[in-house]
Amino acid sequence: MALSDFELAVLQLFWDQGDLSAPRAHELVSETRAVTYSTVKTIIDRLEKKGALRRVEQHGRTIIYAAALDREAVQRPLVREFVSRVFGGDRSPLFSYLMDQDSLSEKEIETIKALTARLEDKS
Amino acid sequence: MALSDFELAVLQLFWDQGDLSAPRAHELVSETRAVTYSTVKTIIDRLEKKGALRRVEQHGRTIIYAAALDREAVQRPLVREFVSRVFGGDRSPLFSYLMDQDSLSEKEIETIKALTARLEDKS
DNA sequence: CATTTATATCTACACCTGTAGAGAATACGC
DNA sequence: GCGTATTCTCTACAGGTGTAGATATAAATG
Repeated sequence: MALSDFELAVLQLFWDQGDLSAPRAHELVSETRAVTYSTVKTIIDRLEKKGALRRVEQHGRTIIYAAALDREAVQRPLVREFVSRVFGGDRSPLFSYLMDQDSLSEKEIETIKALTARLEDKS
Repeated sequence: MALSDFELAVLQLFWDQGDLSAPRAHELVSETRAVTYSTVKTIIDRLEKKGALRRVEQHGRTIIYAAALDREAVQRPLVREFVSRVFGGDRSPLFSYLMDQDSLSEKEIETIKALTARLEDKS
């Protein structure tokens, strides 16, 4: 089941911050986006229904949720879909866009060099 | 104005095939997807309304449309949004996914090597 | 205990998207 | 010219998404 933009954003929270209650998630979301508790809770409910979050604890009435899907398991197919959707499957132009004029961070450059080195090895 | 999946797919057609009539676009779309003429025409109309296609010719009743946006101008922001949406802006994991276990084509490997070489030059 | 407050549940709604039918208007074949 | 086929235009609709209010209910507080 596909995740919407907002659903993905909320799921990221759980990956980054660990298990959260809905009120806490709302607090965190509010740092970058002005939405009501209701809205965030709706997203959490939908994520739960889609099997991306699950209830792991309860304190009083307050439910603690946890990510039920691996970050990688979600991200990888998204990359594949994106490449196919936008580039018809050919990654070359994507590499160009990513590496071209864009200012790469040190970290990113390191990653690329390391990965490219491995590429040399294999072939 | 954002383009939907199907809208983008149809726009790609125009980039790849050049100017097209709606019936011809329908023919081409039909090669990979079973949809009626009506559906394709609706998408074309929406693309026109969004300024992504424009009418360039008319033969009898038949209108010829052309892409009104550059491929790059559409793709580049999509890459940016995607990286931000899925990876919070950090391209490193994306590089990993792209280069990791996935079988890269010769062409892709060439592109990467060329781009990496330029990377060395600059720093 | 009674009241306030926090949290959850349920319902709603406008907009976008994929999908397509109905009907109008024109062109084309005979 | 007339009928048939083609193409366009207009309208529709279900499902997903972002958004949030209303209401119920349990917990905390005095």
